[in-house]
Amino acid sequence: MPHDLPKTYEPGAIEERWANHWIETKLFSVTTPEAGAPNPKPVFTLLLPPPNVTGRLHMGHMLNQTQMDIIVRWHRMKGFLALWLPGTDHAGIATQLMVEKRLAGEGKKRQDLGREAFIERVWEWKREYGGAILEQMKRLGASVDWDRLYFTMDDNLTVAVKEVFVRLYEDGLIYRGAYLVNWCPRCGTAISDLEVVHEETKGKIWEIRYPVVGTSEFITVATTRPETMFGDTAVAVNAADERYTHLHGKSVRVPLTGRDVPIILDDLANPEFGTGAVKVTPAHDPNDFAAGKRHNLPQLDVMDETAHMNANAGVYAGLDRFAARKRVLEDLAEQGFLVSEKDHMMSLGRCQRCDTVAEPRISTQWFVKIEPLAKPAIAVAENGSIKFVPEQYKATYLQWMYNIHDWCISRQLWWGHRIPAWHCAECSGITVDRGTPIACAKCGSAKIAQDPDVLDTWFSSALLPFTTLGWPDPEEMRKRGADVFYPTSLLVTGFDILFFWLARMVMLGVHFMDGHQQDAAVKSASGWDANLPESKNDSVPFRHIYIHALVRDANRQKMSKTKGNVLDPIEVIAKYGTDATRFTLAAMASPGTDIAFSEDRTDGYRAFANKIWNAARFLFMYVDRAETAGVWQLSQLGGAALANGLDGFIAETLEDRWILSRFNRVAAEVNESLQSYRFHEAANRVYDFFWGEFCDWYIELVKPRIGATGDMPVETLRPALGNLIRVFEGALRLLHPFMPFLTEELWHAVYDGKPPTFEGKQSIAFAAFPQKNSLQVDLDAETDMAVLQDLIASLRNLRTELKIEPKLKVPAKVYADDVTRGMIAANIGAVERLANVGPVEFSEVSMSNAAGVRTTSKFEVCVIYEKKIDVAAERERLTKEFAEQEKRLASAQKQLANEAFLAKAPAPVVEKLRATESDSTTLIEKAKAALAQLG
RNA sequence: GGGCGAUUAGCUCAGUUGGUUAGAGCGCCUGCCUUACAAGCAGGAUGUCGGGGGUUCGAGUCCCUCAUCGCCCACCA
Repeated sequence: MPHDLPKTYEPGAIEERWANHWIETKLFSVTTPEAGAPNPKPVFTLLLPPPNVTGRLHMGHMLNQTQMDIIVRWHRMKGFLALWLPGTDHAGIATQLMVEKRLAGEGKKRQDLGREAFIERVWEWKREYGGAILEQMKRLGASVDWDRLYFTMDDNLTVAVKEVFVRLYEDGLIYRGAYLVNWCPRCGTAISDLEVVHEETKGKIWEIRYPVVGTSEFITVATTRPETMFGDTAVAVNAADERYTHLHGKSVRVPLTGRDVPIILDDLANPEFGTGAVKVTPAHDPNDFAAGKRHNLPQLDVMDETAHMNANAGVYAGLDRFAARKRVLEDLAEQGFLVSEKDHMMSLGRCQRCDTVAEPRISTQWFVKIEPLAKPAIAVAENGSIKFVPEQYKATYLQWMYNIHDWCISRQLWWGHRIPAWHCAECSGITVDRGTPIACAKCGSAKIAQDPDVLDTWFSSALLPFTTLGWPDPEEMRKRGADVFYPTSLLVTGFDILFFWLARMVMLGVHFMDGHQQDAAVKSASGWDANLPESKNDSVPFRHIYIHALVRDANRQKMSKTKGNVLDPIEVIAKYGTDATRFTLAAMASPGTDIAFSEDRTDGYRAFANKIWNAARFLFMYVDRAETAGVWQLSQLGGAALANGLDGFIAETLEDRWILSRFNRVAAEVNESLQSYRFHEAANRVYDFFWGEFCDWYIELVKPRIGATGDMPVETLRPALGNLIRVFEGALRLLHPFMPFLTEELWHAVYDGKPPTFEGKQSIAFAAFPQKNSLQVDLDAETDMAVLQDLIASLRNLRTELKIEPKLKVPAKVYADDVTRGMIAANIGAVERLANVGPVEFSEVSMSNAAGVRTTSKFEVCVIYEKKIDVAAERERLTKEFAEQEKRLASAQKQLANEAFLAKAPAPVVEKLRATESDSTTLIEKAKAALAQLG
């Protein structure tokens, strides 16, 4: 069947067609294998970090998913049972915020709707945006198992969350109490330490004097938050501070309040700072809270949950905290208490989600006691049971884990997993229950009501590696293959959620999967050798962690909505195609450094896609001709069943041996690079191979043999066309993880729509990923080919330099030793054609009739042209060459004369240097001789 | 205050365990619409690898130091 491809590659329709086809045919759905089966397939498990259902995917998601998809597809092609679990996250606070904003547009608050109706609105939102996100993922080509799609509020995940909560509570690892927590007055909820973003901010610091009771003295304190003075319950000075010794035991009167509070001695007061005296406000500052505990001070809360002053602030009640600050300062100044106002740099904590200044606030919350969970999570990192790539993140992780604090997990939100605890109206007892209790566990009263709070979103996300595999239900775990798929093989994520998510997954995974053993046969088949440190412990949620950097804009700026530099991946895809966009991200993703995403690069990779397309067009043109002539059939190709090297490739000529060798070596390099998550390296290798070697050289060299140069009839094709197709097909397989759509399309075309079937599936996604076959590596061919390329390049360079008309074929002379000459002679047709020279005479090169000369250590070559050699220019070139070689020679000789070098340097290095020495010597002699000839 | 990272061509960046002539893409210059591809082909120019010191036979690569920039963590009024 004739192939009829358009001249330029148009990705849009093709990508959409394959994306739909993959989903409709459930291509990437994974059937759970039987645990305990003999000779199982190796398994690769990957959990998709669930995108929030708050909006659209951004470039970071695309990077994340591209890298995961490359790794998953690569494993799948290597014969792994590759399970990629997709899902979305309910993202409690973020989603609630979005829906509240939408409600605000209707002039409503969530309280106007009530809890139930509000939650229904959020579900509507989720259906709308969650779906959009999944559509976007499909366009990226993510080869996930859509049959296993999860949402973090699914019933079974809710059951698991309750189970975890109850168990932790019963083990004393969850407690409830009144503590000073971070509070967002806009969101109306407690937030964890991590959800407060600290920022250096220009602020002010004020000095205020407090009268000492019973004296005429004052103590001056400094504060950045004068409005909290209504909550002052002491003033602290340092015991060692002699300025205040005479005031020990006395009290001060808090201005504007008339309240007297004690002067206490505490290290909170640093004699070096300011006046050495500090006001103590236990209900509004973490340090003061601790000091208050030490001294049994009352906690006087002066604000409500919206950060407006409450009755404790007297006449200021009802004012917003910042308005109150202004008034307080005015009044202090008026009454003579304000001593000074100065600029002050300080770090201000804001709510991660809504940017409101967070308020430390005393409230009753639920906490996870973290230390007992952290210990084993530290151990698995230290002993290598989880491996970090890049490795430096291990230190970051550990440093955080060593200093970890208890985790506030309750949120005063409506959207999220409800806390499974009930409060008794009669005895105030707490009943924590997996189900829905009808009576208080303490007193039996029926007057119980469920805790109104929901759990931090990260609490449920932290469980995903095992809850998505059916935990805690044994039957579900069997069905979903927890025994074979846990631990997951890899986690791919950005460092920004290292602590939010990754650290907590490790803690809870290790805790709840303690004692879990992966199916031994699967584990070993998957390459988790008992000797590998990362296969020590099967309770870990993942064995490898690959941390990628941020995607920034082309100017290295963080993409943000406010800056307006956010790139929508879908728009980029519409412009350049998914494959080109994916390739850009892969090629720029070197571990550890941020990616400055530049559309120029994407444009370049779009050109690459077009190059591949046109190579296919070229091949198919001759395939069609051959088929029409009846001299060759695509069906002769057979299936690409062989993973090692190129099956059926018949190496007849130097270029055959060369490309076959290069293919195998490139395959090895790509595999190695992917093995260590060096995506950019792998992508560049494939790119260079396809364009720089296959297209630029192999196709050009092979043209005469398929009748593309007019000097050979199509009937004499012989194996050349088959070889061409085989390399191309192999290259498609190498490229597939990076450019899934284009390669799928062309792969089917290579097989004329009747591709081989693997495991019942007709897709390149299940064809074998090329592996090196050492028997097909031919270093002699690579060396010879390099000489030939060098010779052709020299001639081309001469032609350009001499400004020889492009179409004019000029005579040339080549001089080389017998072996090299033989090799060149055997391939002289290629030289003549690709450099447009001829006839070529093999004889000594002389300056007398040459128009230009090039010399390497392997050959000398010149062209004969009407213009005689430009003596002055040639002398200059030779002199420069001479000097350069002298320099090289001198350096080589110096090294070689150094006995320490000879004794210590490895043999290949010394040999290489000896070769340099001899090359340079030859070149110097030749340059000398040439200069002599020039006179 | 602790910790981490960066500094390589005009721009954006590669350069795994030290190996002697430091690469790519884009941009730039020259010439080609050569029947796969002008989203292409051929040729070309461009770097005291941030400064200084050290280790080594050998340093872009390892160590120290300085400078500049960035990030993370941390309760200093």
